[in-house]
Amino acid sequence: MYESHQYLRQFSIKPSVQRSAVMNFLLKNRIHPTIDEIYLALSPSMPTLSKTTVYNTLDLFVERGAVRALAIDERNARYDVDVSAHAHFMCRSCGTVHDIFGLKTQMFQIPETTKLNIDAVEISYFGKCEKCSGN
Amino acid sequence: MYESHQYLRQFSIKPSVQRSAVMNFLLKNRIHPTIDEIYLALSPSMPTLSKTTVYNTLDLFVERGAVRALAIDERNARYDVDVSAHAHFMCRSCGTVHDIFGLKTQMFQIPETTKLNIDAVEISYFGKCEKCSGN
DNA sequence: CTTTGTGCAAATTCTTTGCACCAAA
DNA sequence: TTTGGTGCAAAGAATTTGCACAAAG
Repeated sequence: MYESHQYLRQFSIKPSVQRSAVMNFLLKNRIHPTIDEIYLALSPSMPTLSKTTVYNTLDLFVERGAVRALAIDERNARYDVDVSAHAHFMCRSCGTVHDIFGLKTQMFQIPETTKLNIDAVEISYFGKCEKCSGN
Repeated sequence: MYESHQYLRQFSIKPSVQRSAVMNFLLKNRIHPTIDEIYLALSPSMPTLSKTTVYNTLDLFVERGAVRALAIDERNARYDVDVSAHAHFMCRSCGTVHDIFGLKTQMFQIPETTKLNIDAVEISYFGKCEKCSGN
């Protein structure tokens, strides 16, 4: 938990009990969780935690560049503490999101366009994960 | 309008007045519209059209492979009649979605993973479009 | 004190569902 | 007729907003 506290400072985020708990969860559970998953995971040990705080916290983390909001899941926003260049895969059946590392770095380069001011790239794959491939 | 009618048959979609109108709109307006944009564009000339029908119609189009649902916009589903391999850009300021053609075909290849059964790739860029770059 | 963060409840927005009516074969 | 399509109204899910209270400096 202390690590999360320190980790937040790197991004000029004032650590509160709630913020540290959320960051700690993200660092320890690299599952690209939704707001609800974070809330459900933390609320047993923090009964007064509100979902609004989870929303506020993640908005702040994204704004400060501490986490990345993923556009892969139409239903809910998902968040990734790993802000390095990598891709994602979402299973159409169970909805889990996996990391895809090891793609060529060129794939994350920004294409030359005169008209657009691109600041981020997202590469997403869809299909069935190993567990769900039988279905 | 007659073209849209014929176009739908290619995908084994029975053309109705509503379906042809939606497909016609998609073919003539390559703006990756949301359900609401389609509904608002068509309802003046089809006053009895319901948004449910627009939802049903696009679900069917996606199911039959006639259009692609984009995950680029967290807020609303957006649809693209161009199902060929190309990327998209979304402006963070005005929300418009642009096509990005001309990327290397390798970028749309499916990475080799033993565990995942990938059937689709989506490459998305984010930033500010030309109009909004001043803001 | 004063500022910033938290949390409840209500409001909004997007999408889905249930069901009755309409249309085409 | 019978099947499939449409459209209304209500329900549901995710997110945002307004505001009062709590916490930290």
